[in-house]
Amino acid sequence: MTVSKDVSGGVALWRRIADAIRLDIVGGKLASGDRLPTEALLAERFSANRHTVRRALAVLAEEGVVGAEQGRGTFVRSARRLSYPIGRRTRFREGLKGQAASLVSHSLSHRIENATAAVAAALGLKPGAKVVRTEGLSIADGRPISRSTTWLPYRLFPDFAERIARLQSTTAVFASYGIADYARASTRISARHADVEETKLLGLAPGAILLVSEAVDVDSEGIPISYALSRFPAERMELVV
Amino acid sequence: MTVSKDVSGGVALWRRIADAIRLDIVGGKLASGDRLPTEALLAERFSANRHTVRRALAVLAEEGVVGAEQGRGTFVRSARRLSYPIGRRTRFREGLKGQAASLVSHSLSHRIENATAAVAAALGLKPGAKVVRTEGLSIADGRPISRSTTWLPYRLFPDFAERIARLQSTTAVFASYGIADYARASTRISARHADVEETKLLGLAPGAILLVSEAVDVDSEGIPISYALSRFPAERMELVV
DNA sequence: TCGATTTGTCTAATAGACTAGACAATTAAT
DNA sequence: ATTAATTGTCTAGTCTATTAGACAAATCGA
Repeated sequence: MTVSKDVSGGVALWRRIADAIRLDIVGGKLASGDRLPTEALLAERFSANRHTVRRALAVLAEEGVVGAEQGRGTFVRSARRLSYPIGRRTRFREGLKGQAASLVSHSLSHRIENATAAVAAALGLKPGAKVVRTEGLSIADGRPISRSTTWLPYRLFPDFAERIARLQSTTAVFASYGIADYARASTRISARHADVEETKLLGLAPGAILLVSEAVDVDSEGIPISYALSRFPAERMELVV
Repeated sequence: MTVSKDVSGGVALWRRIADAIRLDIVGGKLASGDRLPTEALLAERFSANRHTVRRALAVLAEEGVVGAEQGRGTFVRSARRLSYPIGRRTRFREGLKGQAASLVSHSLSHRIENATAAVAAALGLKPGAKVVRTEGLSIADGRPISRSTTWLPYRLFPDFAERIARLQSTTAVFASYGIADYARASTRISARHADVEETKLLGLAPGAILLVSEAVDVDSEGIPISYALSRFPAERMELVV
């Protein structure tokens, strides 16, 4: 819970204060129901004006992370970050089971396209080969937790799009194609700011941080069956290897 | 290379533009030596003023990512993000071998302290147990790539600090204690903005994004030997599982 | 050499970020 | 009922971010 003023680096002070407080909450230093330090104390701690702190708190209040009560103080409302386990056997829905009461996956759109160099390399295809591309959004307990783009070889899964829209689960669709088991071949993890579309779809404040995972799944014979580019809001999710 | 203006979310437009361009570079869309679009084109693409784009480019120039040449254009100078492989057998120096010509690790400070609840839980100790805490900084080819804090059971490694300062490598120090082999038990990965100290030590623009990894290593019998909290600049490193 | 293209520098105006101070409204303890 | 502590609201001033326009300086090809 420390932040400096001096050189802003293009990130507003109220934003950095909000991030710092949110970090203390999702990181477990402040539990649900806890009272935050008073605005005056926070202002002192961050070497900022009380109004600046109030702006940070207003943002967190809008996110539902804290709630202010006049005369009493400001309290932590929600907390907890979801953990997505990644390993050789990685299954999105299974991995989050028990952490959220509801988990809904939406299929936003899909199309057949020619593989770019990156997609072809990931799937072991020739550049330009036909691939199915689907855009998805997953929501846990009403809060969006991932925005994903998945590419699959068209030759193997010509009507993947229709099936994913019906079955909701990637694992179930693979099973419907006769793929009983599959494994994670590689996962690359990076981080960046959310862009406009992601900001909207994931319900984030502009400039929010995303964890980005690029994953290749292979069938039991080691043949690549999907390449997924998933974006997780860093404030709601963490990845566990 | 798209960014919106409207609601800033507390992140300045020049900063978002710089991030977007840097992403295209470290992500491989722009190769070393490539010429960037002209300032006028970039301004149009980002719906921003040319001066705002210039500010973004100035930041990237200071980072050494691009270089402007009057009358000619602006060119990509460096590119490439380092990949740190994470698995059951994770070794920092080995993992980066071949990706950087030089890799120097500094031991910043160390002290004996009592384990907090989180540290104790990670190391399987009782809260308050004595632990060795060391602060480190790793630099590849002159660019800082990680800032780490490591906790180890004092009982097992009473003079770890002296040895790490001498041997530079964690693996070597463990070997000096008779631990021939060790394995990664778990890695938690999250992301957040850098704080002031990190910004300074890692030579980042304030507000830069960090990949944060919390790792527990265990010896061949499964006993936890170290808990490391490492922060990697997302613009210079990616984690590969 | 000339003209087009591109980066570099300067001035100026507007909107947002941050600070500062004062006071109202609500709560809880005495 | 009084008082202290805390959040809510208002005004105002300073500094930064962003836009806008104009022109200089360097490069490159015709």
